[in-house]
Amino acid sequence: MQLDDQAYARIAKYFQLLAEPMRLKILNGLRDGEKNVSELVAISGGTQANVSKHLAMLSTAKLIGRDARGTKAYYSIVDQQIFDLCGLVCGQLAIQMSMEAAANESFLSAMQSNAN
Amino acid sequence: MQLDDQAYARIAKYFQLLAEPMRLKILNGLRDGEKNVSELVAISGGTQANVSKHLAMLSTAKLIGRDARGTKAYYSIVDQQIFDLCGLVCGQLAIQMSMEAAANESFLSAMQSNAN
DNA sequence: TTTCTATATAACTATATACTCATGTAATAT
DNA sequence: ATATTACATGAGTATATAGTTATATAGAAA
Repeated sequence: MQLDDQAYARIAKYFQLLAEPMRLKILNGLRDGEKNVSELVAISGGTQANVSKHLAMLSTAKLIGRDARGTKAYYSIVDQQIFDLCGLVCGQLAIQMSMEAAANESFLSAMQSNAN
Repeated sequence: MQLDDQAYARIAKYFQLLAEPMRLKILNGLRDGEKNVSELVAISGGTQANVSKHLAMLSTAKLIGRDARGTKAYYSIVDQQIFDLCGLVCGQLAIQMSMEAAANESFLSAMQSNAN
């Protein structure tokens, strides 16, 4: 596969969006359906300002959709395939960890029991 | 899937490794087998110092393996599944772009003709 | 209108990191 | 031994970005 610099930049930017624990937490919070900002603040444990910023980033990049209803803003996953990405990474990390230390077996088994 | 903060951090760090155009270029350069640093410098168009640093990062994270032979160091992909990740993202971006502008069709068709 | 609730955003700080330049190190060749 | 080739790495700079604090905006309720 031959890609030009712009394509690499774009792919990198996409991965960058997934390279933040808080954003992953937010995306995971949206796994079972749309939620408003307050709910996501509660789930993530972040501040309202920070969660709003991350939501704006994800929304601008079209990873999530925004639907303002009344005084609330509901966000939702646009494409469920995004969880396939996370799943692949989790699988990779689980393999790494299983090769590293037996002490981390709890994580591995948690991964496996939660496989899609 | 319930994940603790450490798990989110680890997943985020993994994505972070893929969130750099030069590293993606290097990984893509390793797609068809191991290459030494000089070859990767030529392929990527980066400086030797910079490429070496990125290789060190990827190697430390066990995304690539290192094999020193004589005065050269050969790097190779550890798990080909990493290209599945990139493939998913490419697919996502292709969808986005196809919905955006017809002017970008060249990228889309390049993606499709290069599908695994 | 005034107030309250929900969300967005600007200004700022702190930190991370990509890159360059210069240098170190190690294997090989002369 | 000296030189050369291949690679790694430290120092320094510039930039990006995550987070906080404070404030703005907008709908709903009193």
